[in-house]
Amino acid sequence: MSTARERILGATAELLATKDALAISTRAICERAGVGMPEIYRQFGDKQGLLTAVADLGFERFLANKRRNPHTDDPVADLRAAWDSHVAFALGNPHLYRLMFTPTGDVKPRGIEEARALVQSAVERCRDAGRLRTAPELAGRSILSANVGVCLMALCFPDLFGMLDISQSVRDAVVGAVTGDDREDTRIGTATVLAQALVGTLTGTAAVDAAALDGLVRALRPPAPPSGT
Amino acid sequence: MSTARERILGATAELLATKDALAISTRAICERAGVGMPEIYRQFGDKQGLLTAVADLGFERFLANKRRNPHTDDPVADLRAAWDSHVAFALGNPHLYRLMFTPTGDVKPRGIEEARALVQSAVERCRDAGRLRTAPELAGRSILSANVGVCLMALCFPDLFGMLDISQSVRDAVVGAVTGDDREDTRIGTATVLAQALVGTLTGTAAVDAAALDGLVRALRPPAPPSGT
DNA sequence: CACAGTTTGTTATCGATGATTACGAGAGGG
DNA sequence: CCCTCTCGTAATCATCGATAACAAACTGTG
Repeated sequence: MSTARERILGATAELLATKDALAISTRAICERAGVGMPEIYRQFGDKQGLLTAVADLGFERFLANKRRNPHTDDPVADLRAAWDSHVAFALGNPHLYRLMFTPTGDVKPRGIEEARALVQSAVERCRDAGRLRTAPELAGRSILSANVGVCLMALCFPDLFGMLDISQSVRDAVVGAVTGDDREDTRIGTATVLAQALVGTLTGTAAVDAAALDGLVRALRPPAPPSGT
Repeated sequence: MSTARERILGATAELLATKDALAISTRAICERAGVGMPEIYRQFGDKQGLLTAVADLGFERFLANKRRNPHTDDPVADLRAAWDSHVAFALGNPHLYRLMFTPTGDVKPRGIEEARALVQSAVERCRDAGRLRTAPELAGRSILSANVGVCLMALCFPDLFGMLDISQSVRDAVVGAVTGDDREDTRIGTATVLAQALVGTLTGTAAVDAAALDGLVRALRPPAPPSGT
């Protein structure tokens, strides 16, 4: 038989699969776990403490899942894959996810910091591959914020924000902007504008945007792609 | 003297300025509003009903605030300004914002749909100006999802995700990707890569990415910038 | 004015819930 | 054997959401 603490955590997690966190009564937890009420307060001090413990347990699963994410030779693609696995976890564990990422009270689960660090490390692998244009701290926080936003909107308003193309759209936007690795649409669009300016310059058939040209020259002055700040 | 319903709503809103929505007791509301307990249930049927009414009232303020947003001749800049005003509202009314955008229970405030429609209309003004690359429905939902995500992360984890540059980063990423209106960083970054390839071609000092060149030629085939789908 | 109907306010109460106390059984180590 | 630590039981308290019963005030009509 497992220890009382594990049974309480397990019972709470099982009830979380159906009800919301705040809709679960401590009595239901105790009955399912086969323990008495004081056991909760001996182990966790508080219902809030129990919930944060459950949230941290959820973060363990969440992070273990993310650590299994592939590390291919394309770190930007890995970033997108991590985004998708994040969304899958949220949709698969709605109440647990809300408990983890929108906690009530003032005691926050410490797993969120690890999640942030994990995303940041994935971003740093992009930087090491020369495919990052932003500071890794900012890039990681931006990606995680947008990722959580897409998930929470999908969970709270499934009929209005539940479609998966929203996730893909935001994912490609944020990951693309942070890494400079625009997907085909963006790259071709920008390239078209620039190439038209160049063609116009060479043939003399179109005016050149002087400001754009200035920016281009300025960017070209140090010939190596920007690797520092 | 105002009506009982208004006093209840006002008292709840005042208490929301300090406590969380679920931490407010109906008795405290009644005492502050100067009404008896049954009045809440006569007016709103339920505590949940009262909370959704308060959320809808918050949406009215929120939407009125957004409708006062400027309509300049640059709809993309208007989109960014609307994003910032959204963030300001969230930071100024944290508990109300969480009640509005992460409601508990199954009865959702209907203001969220109006908020989505308002963002979509702002996006459609971008499309009418020829500055949209995505379907307006998807663009509006993407922007709102990311916007809410940034706000909720800033509210739930202020020390980890409270900095304003996250909001700007995600804002420029999503708005830029949706409209194709990249800010200087993105544009210069992409232009640098392309110009380096062109310089390399002209001087013969660097290899040319054949695939990128193919895409460029394909994009240039119809000389006018894509204005339709 | 008298009367009926509606709304509003008061009091009391019920069931559920979070939290706590007191107490005891059992295990393991000195 | 005794001590301590963990776990389980039962009883209890305060609070909260919700409701019932009833009184007071207001409103419109004849």
